[in-house]
Amino acid sequence: MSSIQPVSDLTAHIGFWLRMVSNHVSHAFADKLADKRVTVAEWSLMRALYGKEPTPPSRLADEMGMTRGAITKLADRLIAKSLIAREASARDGRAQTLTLTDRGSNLVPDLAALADRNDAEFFECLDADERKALERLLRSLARRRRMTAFPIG
Amino acid sequence: MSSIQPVSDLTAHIGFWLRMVSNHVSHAFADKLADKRVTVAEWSLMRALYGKEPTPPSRLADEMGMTRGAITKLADRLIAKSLIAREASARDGRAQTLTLTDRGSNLVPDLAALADRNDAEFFECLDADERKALERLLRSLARRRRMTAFPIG
DNA sequence: GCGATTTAGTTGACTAGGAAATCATACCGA
DNA sequence: TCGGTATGATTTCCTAGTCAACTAAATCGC
Repeated sequence: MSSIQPVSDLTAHIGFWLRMVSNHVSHAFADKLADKRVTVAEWSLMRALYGKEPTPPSRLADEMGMTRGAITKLADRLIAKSLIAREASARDGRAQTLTLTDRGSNLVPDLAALADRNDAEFFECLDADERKALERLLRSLARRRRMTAFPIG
Repeated sequence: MSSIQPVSDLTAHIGFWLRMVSNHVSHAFADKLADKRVTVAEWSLMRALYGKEPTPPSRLADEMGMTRGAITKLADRLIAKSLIAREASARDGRAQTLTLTDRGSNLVPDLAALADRNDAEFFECLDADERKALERLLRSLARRRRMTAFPIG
């Protein structure tokens, strides 16, 4: 009853390699951020706030592809670290806005430098043409499949 | 004290696009698997067991890039669904082995077909040459950076 | 201008994984 | 052969998300 039929090799799928490489890049970045006591999600939220007007959590949720509940908790953690602040909106009694504190704002360029370095280091084993080709293919996929939300999950 | 310096755009990083696309592929696959009441991690473990001798959890942990604790719990869930079975090793009193049940074994080809379909559908917006190029670049990265563990996390 | 509905945000229950402590068994060395 | 150490697996505690229920405020329709 359980005859073993040949099934396709996992490594035959582009998605397999995509996930493999993506996980490694993210992990390498997470390690770098850990030195600064920041997670990837925290960095992502801070980056989204950098140089912007006070922003409602709902907007961040959309941009980051997370639920509002997740943003609430993520914001709580960043507030506990004094990296962002939450304020009630003047116009809408339901609404809140989030902004970077001075401390948070000062940290963003450092973290951005880590992000730059991580990307450069990880992909340096490809030559410039290969990197261009890879980026072009990925951007093309993202556009053709109409991907919008930022990739956190 | 918090002057806004220009920091590089997130979308300038290849890693950004990689994560974006990878998350979308995985999500699409998770949706397909959900119809069969199986998660991606569960599929991955079942696939690793398919057509193999009874396998110790430690080996699966290495292959799948997860901790042993995670495999224990994942296995518990699959056992609860009667898709795999756990047996004590005869030779080593500490060791366990996992195998697919008949039910699990019969399900694998169906799930493999979903995996094939997911990959085909997702990347069909690229032409054959582009797909080849993308796969080549990803494999090349994985090899040059010596990635071994299967990509689950 | 007031009740019904919608919207913004938070909270609680749950899921899934990692890290470290723990337990049992195996192995190694004097 | 027995004490110390190493190893396989599980368990516990913690983190970080989702989903759904909930609260409060705004808006819409009559």
